[in-house]
Amino acid sequence: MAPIMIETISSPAGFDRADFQLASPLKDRRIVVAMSGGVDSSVVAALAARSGAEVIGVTLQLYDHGAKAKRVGACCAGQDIRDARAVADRLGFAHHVYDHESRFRDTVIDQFADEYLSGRTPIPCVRCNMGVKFTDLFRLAKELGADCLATGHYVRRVMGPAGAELHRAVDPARDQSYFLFATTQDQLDFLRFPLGGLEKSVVREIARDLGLGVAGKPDSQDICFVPDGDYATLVKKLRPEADDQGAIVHVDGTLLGAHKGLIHYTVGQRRGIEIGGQAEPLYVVRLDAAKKEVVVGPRSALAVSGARLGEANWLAAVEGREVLAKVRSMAKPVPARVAGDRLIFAASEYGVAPGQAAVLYGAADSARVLGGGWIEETFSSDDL
RNA sequence: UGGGGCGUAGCCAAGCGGUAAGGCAGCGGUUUUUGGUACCGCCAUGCGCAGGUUCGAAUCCUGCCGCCCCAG
Repeated sequence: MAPIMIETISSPAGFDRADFQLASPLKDRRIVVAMSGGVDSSVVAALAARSGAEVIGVTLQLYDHGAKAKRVGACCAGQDIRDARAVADRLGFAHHVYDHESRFRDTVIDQFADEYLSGRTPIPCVRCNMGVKFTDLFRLAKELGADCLATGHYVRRVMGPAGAELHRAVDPARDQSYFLFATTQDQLDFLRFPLGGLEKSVVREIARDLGLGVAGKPDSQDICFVPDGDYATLVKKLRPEADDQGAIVHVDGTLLGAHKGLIHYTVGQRRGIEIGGQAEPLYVVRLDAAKKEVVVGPRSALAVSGARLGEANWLAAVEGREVLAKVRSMAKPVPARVAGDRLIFAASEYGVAPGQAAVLYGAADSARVLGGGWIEETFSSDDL
């Protein structure tokens, strides 16, 4: 199929709102686009091509499920790579594929398994963004002489008085800032997120208008490297000991039953404990990896007043400041303040799981991402 | 084998003559680029078993079985 002339296509509203924030003239600029093979990054590539800049599409092959890769909603393997290539061919720009399977396995999958082994609840997507995408791909883009690296993340890069700031996407249902808290200032300076100002529906509309084959592709969801959503089986394969059975103990000390392996539980979880006859639901309050115990209790036992953060990344000064903190991807940000490596919630927070991220937003400007850290441990008001 | 109590879904449990509440667990769905949460829906033609009384019984009566408690 011959490359199409994007300029001749009537523009959906989104075209004009996308901006690569590059110095003119754009024809002298080179944009590397991270292409997963999905709708979003394909549209980013189309927007980049339309900007007049030179575009190079890059796809990293992260894993290979072989025949099983037919699963919809995945990315970065098999059919997805072919989809990305097709978009590049249709729009007429170069496209490179790099094999990063071993890097992905080391920095994302193995780490994912180790976290479960230690009783934590990992977020592989953040590790992937931090390592494979914003370190490896970042370096590749620079080696290719790019002026910026553009991705399909739904988040905004806003120029503030002190430089580039990270902000939430305008489409609240699509915002991915939680997964990007670890983006460093250095990375942010070079990155571009042209979809952050668009609604998802507009992005699909653009893809349709351009006749991109991926226009109707389902959104990705679940963990990309877990083909059927059964992450426990994968962890079991990598770390057999993570599947060891153990005791389910009530916070009051009562032995309630046996569990089927720590990997099946996470703090705040209600379903799957399989203990009935209670007056009120039981939740997982704590995982004790050393004893291989799952500690459960009523919802009130989940209340925590703060968390210690590790590997923090700050894009703004936060010490002592009032902030809004999000401790789960789908949670509503709640008032909190930072004291050293501690995050103190204004009101008790429930279901805060070590291994998850605490992402901080401005109290005044709640769209701005201040940074965040990994939740290492939580504490109740008694510990303060 | 004297007395008393109890047997309702996997668990807890209401009902005490008018045609099986509720909770927990489980299952399904919705939401979701992590795991969870939350929300919605489903879940006993049958109340230990067998008879009887009644228009009608989980509810009353009789017998049997099984638990528990106190007396042994």
